[in-house]
Amino acid sequence: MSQVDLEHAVGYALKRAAVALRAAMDAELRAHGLSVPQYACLELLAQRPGLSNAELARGAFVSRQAMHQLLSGLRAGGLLMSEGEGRKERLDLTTTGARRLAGASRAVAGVEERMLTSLSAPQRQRLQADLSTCADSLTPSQREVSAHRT
Amino acid sequence: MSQVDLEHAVGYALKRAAVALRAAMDAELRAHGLSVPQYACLELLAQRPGLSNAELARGAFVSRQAMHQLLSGLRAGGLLMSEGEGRKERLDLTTTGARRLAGASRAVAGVEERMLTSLSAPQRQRLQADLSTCADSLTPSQREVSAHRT
DNA sequence: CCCATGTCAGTATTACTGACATTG
DNA sequence: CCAATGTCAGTAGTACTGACATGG
Repeated sequence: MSQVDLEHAVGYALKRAAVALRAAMDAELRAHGLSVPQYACLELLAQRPGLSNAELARGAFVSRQAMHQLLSGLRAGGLLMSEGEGRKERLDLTTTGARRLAGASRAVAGVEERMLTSLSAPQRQRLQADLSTCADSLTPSQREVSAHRT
Repeated sequence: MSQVDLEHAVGYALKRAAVALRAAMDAELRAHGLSVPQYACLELLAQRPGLSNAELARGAFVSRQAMHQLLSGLRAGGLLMSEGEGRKERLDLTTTGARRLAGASRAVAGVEERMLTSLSAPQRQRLQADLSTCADSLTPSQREVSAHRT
């Protein structure tokens, strides 16, 4: 009857993998005192310095309001500091923030490695490419955070 | 500095795809009066009749408590009916439930198709396999809902 | 003028943890 | 006896919607 066979549905496999990854990251990051969204935010900021609140929000897949209060938490925790107000606010990791991120980042890399153990380098690259393709196919108006040179 | 390059991180691509899929399904299912978790529950039940609350919970990646109240909602909505009490409760879709699921399932199939447009059949199968492998690698104690014949 | 943004509330939904009784 | 389950609360954290002011 059903149009979807869970056993072979890519969507279901995607969900399974995403949930497993999330759980694994959650466990690892807890040891570093970070939640997954917090980590995502810091990582984004470290790799693309100068991102605004709204851009971070898009990059972390949350609303800008959510990112707003997420940032508040990070600021309160001394991991992040901001210069300037409102629109021209400049966000930067503090020294402690950078250090925390470094550890967290290693942990996350470990998780990803664990996730991909059974896959060869070419397979991994292929998987990454296919996933990106899938995401793009579902988002006509592709918002590319990276397409923001400088 | 960072151990992870977002541009090439499989984890990030996975997240992107999962979020996009979720959003697309959400939009489609809304038209059918179902939330994604509700759809998942119905689909699971239709494909694997006789699943218990706890099994459905695992299959839909939520706690059994969450599934519990999800089921309440579906029952209240007349999509689901149960025979027996407590442990030996038997869950079954009502006629309306089955009809709703049929439509929803078609819609979801459409979304999955859209997601995979750029991929050939072998590529899709490969993607499904790789994702499953990833999920398994992260879950040592693999809980297979399907590995529960009757 | 308009669109995107920063920001403040308030609301809500959802799931989770804890606690028990039960059952196989 | 033990592990898994159904079930009842209560809690919590997170994100969303709405509303504005601002800025480019």
